[in-house]
Amino acid sequence: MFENRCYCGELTLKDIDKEITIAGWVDRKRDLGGIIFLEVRDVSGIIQTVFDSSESEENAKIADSTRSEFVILVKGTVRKRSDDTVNPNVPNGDIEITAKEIKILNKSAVPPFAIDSRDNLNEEVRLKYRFLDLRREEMQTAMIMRHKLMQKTREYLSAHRFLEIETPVLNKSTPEGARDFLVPSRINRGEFYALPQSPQLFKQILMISGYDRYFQIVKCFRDEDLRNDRQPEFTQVDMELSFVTADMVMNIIEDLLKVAVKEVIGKEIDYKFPVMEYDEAMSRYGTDAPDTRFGLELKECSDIFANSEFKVFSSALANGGIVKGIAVEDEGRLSRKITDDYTEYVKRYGAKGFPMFRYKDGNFEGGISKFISEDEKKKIIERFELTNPAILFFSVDSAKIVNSTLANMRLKIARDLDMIDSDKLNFLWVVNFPLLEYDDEDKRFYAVHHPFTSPLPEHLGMLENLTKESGSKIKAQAYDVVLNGSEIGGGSIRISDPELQAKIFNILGISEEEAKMKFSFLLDALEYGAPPHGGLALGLDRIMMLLLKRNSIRDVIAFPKTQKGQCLMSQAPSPVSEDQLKELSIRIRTNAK
RNA sequence: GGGGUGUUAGCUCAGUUGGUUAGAGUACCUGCCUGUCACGCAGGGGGUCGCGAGUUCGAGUCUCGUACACCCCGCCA
Repeated sequence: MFENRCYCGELTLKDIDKEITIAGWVDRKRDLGGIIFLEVRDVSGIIQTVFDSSESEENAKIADSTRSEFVILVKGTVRKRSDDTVNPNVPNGDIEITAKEIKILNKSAVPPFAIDSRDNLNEEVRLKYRFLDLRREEMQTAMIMRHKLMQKTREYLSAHRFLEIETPVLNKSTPEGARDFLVPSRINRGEFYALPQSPQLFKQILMISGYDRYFQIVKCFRDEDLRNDRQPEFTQVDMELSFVTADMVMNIIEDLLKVAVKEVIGKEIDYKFPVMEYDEAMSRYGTDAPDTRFGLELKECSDIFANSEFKVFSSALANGGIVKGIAVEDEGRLSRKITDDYTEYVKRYGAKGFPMFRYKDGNFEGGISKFISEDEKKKIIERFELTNPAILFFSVDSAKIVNSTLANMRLKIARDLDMIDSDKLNFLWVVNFPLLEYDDEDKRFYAVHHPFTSPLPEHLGMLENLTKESGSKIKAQAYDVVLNGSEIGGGSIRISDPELQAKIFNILGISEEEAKMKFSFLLDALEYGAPPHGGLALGLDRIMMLLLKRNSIRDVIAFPKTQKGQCLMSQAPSPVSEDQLKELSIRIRTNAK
């Protein structure tokens, strides 16, 4: 019955007069009385079938009895439509199928929403009926594109001698980094596995084992709060290579991304990814993931306002803060109401305000302009290279708050003023991240990337006699790849020298015993001839989301979770039986705090 | 842990200053219709206004709490 089935969307004028069979879902029914049109949909597309009651009363009756989403099989002949009945709005609107036979394979309940709905559906209802949502074109496109990206990635990496090797999902918990998802062990009472946050240690082990190029398209798990680009389980293209420099890794990944983008959306990336130092990214954009599709760069102004009569600036500067600003040629579009709203808006980033004034023909007006001296004025015009009328916004506070405020406001203003070309794909590398970050509360250093990241060779000497200040200046052989202001991947050259690794643990306040307990197998392995190695992991979901211009990674994942980590379709997570808990020696604490 | 927005028919939404029987489009059901293509026409059914308190003569509308969804801060080496 199904042997000679054709795909609806693949029939063309070339198939005219062929006897064919199609099977799929009733997408739409147009019942004109004596003639009935059924649009039949399968994974490839939609085609119109025709049931003429004067040819077969019986078939017309069956066609009439179908409803939306019924599963049917139609045998018939492909026919060219007459000129006056061609539908130019659909790809195969020049042909149709005259039905000789129709069979209802299955009925459908009335769907809660139309599969071809033009309305923006509430995400809650989409997730509950994900099996129907996935029938929609938007989701189908995403799934097909995602498949292509994975296929192309496998093909490319295999051709470049990478071996796809699986690593365990049931792992050892390591307290550093994100919160682990834990899995209780029945056989080992009271003990737990952790789901991997990434296969980091295992891929390094594989390098030491001599598999000099590894990759894996793999699920990773992090028990942290969700965002539009963060799911508790997500997919990485994980890679590791031996005998490489950072440049070599970056070149391979860059090439892979170009091939993948070409394959998925047919776009040619005809430029070499710019490489930007971390320090430069922070200075010019206030973030380690700059969106370079538009200007509005941040300008350092601390020197200009050091002795300002505007006490908000000068006193903050005296207390170790900084002042940075951005200039927006808004053509008067940023109204008083909007700039007032911004003043409120910046509070979420910890800023106390968003001081501003306007520039026009050599003069400053409004806002804090009356506090600006002639000398400061001159320097500002020079610094921002002001010629056209513009509005200048400033942020004054700790470097962290200033950068975060301006980085976010830069984006918001660009969006509000529609300054971003959404067709652009701006890739770039951000390199030489700090190795360490000092935590004032815990009074210790943390690894910015992870504890196995190698410092820049020329910074190795700085590991001696560390202070809070000198430690923060050490740079790592770490690199992130950024697309349109989103981090889509990151990696580093790892430490392959056990002595250096021991030194880093020491700096991180991880004792020898602690290190042995947490990472003993890696430390052991490092003693047995570890090759120089490094790698990178790409966030597959985020790449898909950006390439397909979707608002959330949920739209490129078949079965995603809500912000509370629930699956509205399967109702996970859910309570388990007392018996199951007992077997695992687990008791649920009530009133746990 | 915190801030914000939303929740009204299956779906997408409107609902004025608190006031009679809560509306629209669409979907659904019935009938008519032989070239439609978001077919059309006629008729019909469909509501725990998220849930729980409170204020009031009277609450979809005001107040408080709560649940869920989404966005953001914290968090995410």
